Amino acid sequence: MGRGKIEIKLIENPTNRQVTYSKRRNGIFKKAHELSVLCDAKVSLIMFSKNNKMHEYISPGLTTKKIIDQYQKTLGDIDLWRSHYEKMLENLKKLKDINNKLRRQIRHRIGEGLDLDDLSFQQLRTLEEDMVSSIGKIRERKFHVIKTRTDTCRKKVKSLEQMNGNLLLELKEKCVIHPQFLLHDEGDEESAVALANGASTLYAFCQHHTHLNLPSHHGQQPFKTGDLRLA
Amino acid sequence: MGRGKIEIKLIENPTNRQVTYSKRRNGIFKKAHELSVLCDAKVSLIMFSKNNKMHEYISPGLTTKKIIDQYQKTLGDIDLWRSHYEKMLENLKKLKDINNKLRRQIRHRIGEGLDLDDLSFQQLRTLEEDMVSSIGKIRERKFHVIKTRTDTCRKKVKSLEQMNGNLLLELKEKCVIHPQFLLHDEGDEESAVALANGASTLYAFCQHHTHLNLPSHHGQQPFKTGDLRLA
DNA sequence: AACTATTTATAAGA
DNA sequence: TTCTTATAAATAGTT
Repeated sequence: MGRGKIEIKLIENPTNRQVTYSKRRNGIFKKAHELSVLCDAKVSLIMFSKNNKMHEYISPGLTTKKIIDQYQKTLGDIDLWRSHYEKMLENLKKLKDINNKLRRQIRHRIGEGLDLDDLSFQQLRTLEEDMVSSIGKIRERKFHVIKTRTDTCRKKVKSLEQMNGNLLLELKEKCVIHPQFLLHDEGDEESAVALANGASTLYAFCQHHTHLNLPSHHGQQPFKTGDLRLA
Repeated sequence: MGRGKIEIKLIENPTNRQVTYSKRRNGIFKKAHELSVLCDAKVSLIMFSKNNKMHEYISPGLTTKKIIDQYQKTLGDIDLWRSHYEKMLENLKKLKDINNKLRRQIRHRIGEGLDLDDLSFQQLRTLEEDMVSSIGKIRERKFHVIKTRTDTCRKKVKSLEQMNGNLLLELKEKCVIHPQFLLHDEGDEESAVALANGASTLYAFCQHHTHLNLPSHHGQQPFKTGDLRLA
């Protein structure tokens, strides 16, 4: 803005440079002041000319010291926040690493070909032993569950047979009083059907109960390869 | 500069203020950068908006810390100079105090009414004794000077009388050789006049000599009230 | 330091 | 926030 346009690069002529410095310094100080007043901003403007002469502008009612203090406090806060942020990033990275290792282990245990290629014989042997021991434990648990389940069923069946017997006795007594309700020798068949239905219902109950209290596979699906791609 | 001219005072509307802050902040940062480049100046521009959001510009290749360090060093130097200056001011004040006391003392010794009103009886007695003793010394010196001066005069007179006598004898001898120059009994009178002139000349010489070597009052005038008003 | 032809910044409006 | 544009302000080159 002036008689001609100038390129923004060092003015080589020292006199021109000095003149431009003076003029633009005044301009920028004026603008700094206007900004301070118009927007109620705190402005600190410090400059050193090429020959190290200092000039400063500071918003009215402030001191450069105050601004510098606030600046350093802000920087300090930024640093604090940044270090906090960086720790978080670090944690995140560690967790991702662990995650990846776990996934690899899982793929090994699934027996995924490409991943098993990475393992030495010894590692494979160890993995195998691990797997065998794991299978043993799984089976143990499985048998335990089946045993518990069948025991419970047996108990329920017994209790229901008892109940059923009682009901039959009660029914016979009623037939003595009101003979019109007496059936011709079909009682045993009906009782068998009732037993079967009762047992079936009990089994359903047991299944439901088991699903609530034993480890469930819903939402975990531990050995499904597809889910391993997620972060 | 814009669609309309605005007064430089706080923009009350917060939205407008924020917009203006953003625009002008960019403008001032641009100008700061141009100044840095055009004039190879070191510029630090820190600002906090009304809601304490910080923004800063710093010349390329510098850090705000560097500028602040240089700023504080410069201030330190200014402080050093200022403390020096303040010591000078202190000295000046002390000297002025002494100056005033001395002037007061002088006015006392002059016997200036208003100043004597400040003195107690004892102080006045002491002052009086001082003055008496001072007068004694002054007189002593005066007599010494007069004595010296008169002694010198006497010696000079003697020497001149001698010279005069010799000249008379010489003259008489000349008259014996050239009787036409002989005067009728007026020799004693002429010799008396010569003696008088010679003595006067000698006195003038002594005065001149005294003025050069004894304490002179030119430029000091110690007891002239008028000059005491000057700093 | 003053002047002035230009360039640049920006206030208001969209 | 961003763009546009009429206008105010800054300033480069000159005196």
